Amino acid sequence: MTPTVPLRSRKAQIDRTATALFRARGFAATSMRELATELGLEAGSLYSHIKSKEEILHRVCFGLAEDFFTDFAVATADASTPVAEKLRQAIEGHVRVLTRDSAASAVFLHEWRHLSEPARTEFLSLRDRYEGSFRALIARGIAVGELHAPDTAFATLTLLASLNWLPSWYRPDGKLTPDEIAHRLAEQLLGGLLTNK
Amino acid sequence: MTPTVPLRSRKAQIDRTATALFRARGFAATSMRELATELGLEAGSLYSHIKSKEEILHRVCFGLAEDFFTDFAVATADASTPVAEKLRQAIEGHVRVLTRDSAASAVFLHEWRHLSEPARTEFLSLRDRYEGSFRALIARGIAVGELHAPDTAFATLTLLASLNWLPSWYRPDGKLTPDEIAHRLAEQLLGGLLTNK
DNA sequence: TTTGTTTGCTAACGAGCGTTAGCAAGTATA
DNA sequence: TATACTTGCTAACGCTCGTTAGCAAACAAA
Repeated sequence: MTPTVPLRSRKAQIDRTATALFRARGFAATSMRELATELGLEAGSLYSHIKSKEEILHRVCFGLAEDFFTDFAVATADASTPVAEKLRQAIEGHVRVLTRDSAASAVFLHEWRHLSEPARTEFLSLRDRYEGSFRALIARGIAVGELHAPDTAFATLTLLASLNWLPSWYRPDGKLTPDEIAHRLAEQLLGGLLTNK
Repeated sequence: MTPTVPLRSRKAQIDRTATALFRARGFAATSMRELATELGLEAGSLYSHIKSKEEILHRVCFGLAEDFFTDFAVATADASTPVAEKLRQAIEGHVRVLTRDSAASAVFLHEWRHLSEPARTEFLSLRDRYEGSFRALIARGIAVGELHAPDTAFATLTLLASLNWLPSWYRPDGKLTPDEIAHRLAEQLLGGLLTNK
């Protein structure tokens, strides 16, 4: 009755379950025995599939970072698109990544601090680069007159802050679909930035 | 040379130092031995002043909750003040609490999950009540035509999200004073909400 | 001078931690 | 049939955790 071929590799199952636990309790407060129990295993058995607890965290954090970069690149690829429209698509892309796996997103946003060096520094520089891409987009939008904001840095910070708050309240079984959320957030946040509104 | 009367009670010193460590490493990843070392003590000595590790977290979280409520009440007390102006003052009050002790604020925002029941539930209901106050203010502003937003709930969430991101980047020795930050944030965030702008 | 409070120490408790070694069964490939 | 990979177990390692008991010095209030 139980399928002999698992739907996902054991390693992927461990990652998923660990991500959910890391989100719910935090990385440090999640024990390998807890994780094993959740999977119906003994603690030691986990190490047939992974090298360490931190390895899981590393994979989640850097995997999601890659997702964010990919979606941003797609959203801003076309040179003929107006900046404001690029920003809208970047916002929607960001929201899409956040909603696709909100547990992993929450871990990405909050648990990276438990990475040890040099991964921690490497992660932070990726995050800075990503934020920089948004800031550059907004700055260019202001330069060409499509957007306006009293302070570019503040505008960028508040924009990303609003987006990144999403995993704290998003529920996959909620009333709004990810696309609707992405659209409303873009509406709300671009609304304060557009020159002609 | 060393003062016989400490500037703060030992208990308050423990709270302050613990708050800084909780912010930097997270509650679960901070050990009592680490905290004791930071204070030049042995681990066991801490227990002459406090009952438990969680007691410190409890004091920080609920102490700050009180601060938020107090400042909000002051900002919205005068019945003759226009709603938009009340909201501006509530925003500035919120920022004032966040900047007054950004370490405690970060703990308040992120470490409350490590409170055990029933404190955890109690804390969450306080937080919900506070968010509800902001939502009610915005809703009233929309009702009387001073504000506009496509979605009240979204407007509230993005507003508070932007504000609560502050402890992540605020540095007391930065270029901007807390008042300047409060003013700019209010400007930026009200800008998207005001009807006539 | 007595009493109580504040402060801090040493030593240890039971428990849980992440991780490893060694073994074994099942499955897939050759 | 032989080989190798996947999967999982038991048992234990050294270590750290939060916390407690018991003692003692310093100091303030009576």
